[in-house]
Amino acid sequence: MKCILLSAGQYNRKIILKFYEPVSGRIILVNDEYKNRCYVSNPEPLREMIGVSNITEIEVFDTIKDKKRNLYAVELSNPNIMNDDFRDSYSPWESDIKYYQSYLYDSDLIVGKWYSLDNGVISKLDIQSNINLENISMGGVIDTNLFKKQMNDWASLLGEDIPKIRRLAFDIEVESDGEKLPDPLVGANRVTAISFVGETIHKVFVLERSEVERGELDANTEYIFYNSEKEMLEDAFNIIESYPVILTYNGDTFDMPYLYNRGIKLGIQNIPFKMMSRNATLSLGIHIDLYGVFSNRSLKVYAFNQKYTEDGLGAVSQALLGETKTEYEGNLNDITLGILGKYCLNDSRLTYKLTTYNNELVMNLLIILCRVGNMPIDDISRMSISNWIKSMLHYAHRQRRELIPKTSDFPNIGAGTKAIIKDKKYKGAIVLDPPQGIHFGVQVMDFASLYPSIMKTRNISYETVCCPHPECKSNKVEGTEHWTCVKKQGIISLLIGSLKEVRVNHFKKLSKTAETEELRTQNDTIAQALKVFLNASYGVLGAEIFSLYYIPVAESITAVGRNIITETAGEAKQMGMNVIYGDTDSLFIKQPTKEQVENLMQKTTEKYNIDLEVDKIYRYAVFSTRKKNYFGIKMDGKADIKGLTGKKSSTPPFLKKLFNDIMDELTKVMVESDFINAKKNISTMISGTITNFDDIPLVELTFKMKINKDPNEYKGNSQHVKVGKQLPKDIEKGQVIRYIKTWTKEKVKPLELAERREVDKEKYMEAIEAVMSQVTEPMDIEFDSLTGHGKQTNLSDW
DNA sequence: GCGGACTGCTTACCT
DNA sequence: ACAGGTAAGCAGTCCGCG
Repeated sequence: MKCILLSAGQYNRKIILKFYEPVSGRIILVNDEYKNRCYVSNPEPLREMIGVSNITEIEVFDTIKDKKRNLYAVELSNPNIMNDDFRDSYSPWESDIKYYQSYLYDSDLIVGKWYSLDNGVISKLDIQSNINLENISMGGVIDTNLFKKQMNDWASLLGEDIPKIRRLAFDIEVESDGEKLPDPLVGANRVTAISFVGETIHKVFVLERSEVERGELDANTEYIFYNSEKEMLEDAFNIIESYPVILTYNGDTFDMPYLYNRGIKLGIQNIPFKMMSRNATLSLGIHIDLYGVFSNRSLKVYAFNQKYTEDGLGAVSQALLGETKTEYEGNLNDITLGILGKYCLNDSRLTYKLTTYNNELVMNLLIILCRVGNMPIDDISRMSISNWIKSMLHYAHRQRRELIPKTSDFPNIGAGTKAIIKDKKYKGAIVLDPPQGIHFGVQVMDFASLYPSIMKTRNISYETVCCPHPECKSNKVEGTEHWTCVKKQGIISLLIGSLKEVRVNHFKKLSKTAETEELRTQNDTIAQALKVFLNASYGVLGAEIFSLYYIPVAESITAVGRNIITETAGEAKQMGMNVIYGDTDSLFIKQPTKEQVENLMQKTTEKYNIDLEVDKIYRYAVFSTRKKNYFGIKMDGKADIKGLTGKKSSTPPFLKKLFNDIMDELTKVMVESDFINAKKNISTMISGTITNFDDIPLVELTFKMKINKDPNEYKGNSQHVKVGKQLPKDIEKGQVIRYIKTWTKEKVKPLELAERREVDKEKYMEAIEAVMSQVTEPMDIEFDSLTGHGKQTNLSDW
């Protein structure tokens, strides 16, 4: 039977594997025995310890020292003894690897991969993918055979089919006593509705309550009314249990534990959940809480392109599906059953749809991430990128029969570079100073995946930077005191380098050339998933929370990056090119010839084995004197706006609108003389907004700002926190504060509490000035030369 | 007492 | 709960000012 491995877990000190069988659409469980272990250098204090079942001296390969050494493998009959105290006292290796993850690595099982399953016996299905390696540069790679094998392994694994997984979204509504959300760990109140949406199911159970009327029923909603809450939940549990994968939005913290505790309270026998410390999990199926997926920082940025700023079901659905949560008037307790059911069902529908849109992007993405990180899908959906990368590296070390290093194994070298920003650990990237003004014909050249490419070509990894070999010491990392290994292929260099190459040379290509639309989308999803790993691979190495972090590695990567961009800018200038700006991995060049561009690309490829590409061409670009602050009009007429205040999420809507109108006007500019007319129109727009300011509705004047910390952690006296304190409900981390600037003594008021007459017009005029000046000031300079008029310094002159 | 220069805190952005 | 670099607004402090 062909099955895909989706999850692994533990129960009663046994391994439980969860396979998905697509023909029946069911989960197949496989149990196995496995003993946890860790390694120590001194076994004596552990000899008599309870929970330790066996200690054996064994030879391990220490990849940091690059030699074999003897350690003691400590087998644990009780994995619970491996707590912080144990770690502090005995400094064990491999003690922070989860029981079931360790099992997966040792058994050579990969989550997301297909297996053949017969009577509980798992056997591999070898699916080999062909990848054309010819055009992939091996420059700088130490072990080319290993590198090629790794690329083929990735391509084969990631190229495997992804089945459509049968799944069910559910959502519950609960009676509430007032403002507080009922405690899911108690389950004191009645469940009033529970809805289900899957491919072939679309209905809502509603509890009849004497005090609430049915009211009008929605024609498109299938209602089933219950008089008994117990019967309603029993039926609901049967449905939930019949699905392999369950989707919720915030089910981890609410729906799942609530249903578990309510089920216990009502004396229901067959509850399909197991209670862990704070949350409930499914006994048989797999629960994916989409809140975890959509609030994951890496996915938000690289997979969903920052399309939403708040992570609730409503905001995410609005941004990705263009659909809103059903609105209702009044209190959830008072609305008719008809409206309650419709509302409840809509939430399940949106939850389900968030996994189906764009050819099942989200489900496919999750499975691909499982494959790369070799991590159960339920963990992938709940954990952050540093855990995914950690798991990927742990598995690779186990495959190579290497001891997984601890950070204390790394040479004790502090940071050798000084950060520009206070409190940062080491020096980062370079940003060039742009010249103010309008520049026609700007080509933006950039190094694709610069940092992963540096890892690949300079053999950067935690066991290769400052390696123990004397003969490597001369292979210096420019701008640092560090060196990199010339003898042994580094594991980060290998894994990230090969991922980068298969992404660019295999999956990106297939995303354009594959035969069917479905295949093209799938390959595009793979490329997106890999991007998530590549983009974070450098960052985690400099983050203390990452178990394999090592500052010299992170610092070497940025040092090489600075060197490459500086040298390339110098080279370009030498070739007669006009480099006007650059940031980290890019160079903005004004009116280069085709020949110059090609020469520069060729030179950098030869010199660094990293490709420099023309990313985009601006018809014209406008720079203020500020870094990370410009806009460009691309050849297709689309505006590319970077860092300008008019684009920021905190800027009030009326001002964003004015800003966008101005940008629209500027996209019409084809040649320099068009600016005269554009300037006139822009002046009219700005003065129009100022003149009609008093007519702008209050909501359009809203500033928005996010509470990024726990409210009691604030040191300073921030305005948005002050606004939050005026609100009736306590503010919480992640909440977005909407406020109006007023002339009252508080200076700011929540949108809900402010009145139109309290608006501080002065402040808003300042805001208009601040946003507009970023566009108008740099253009004035050119206008002066265009029209011969004097310098214009402020908005009123416009 | 008032305002400018400055620092620190905070958010949002860029790569 | 991946990095550092940059811009901007606001709160608060210091200092000069007859």
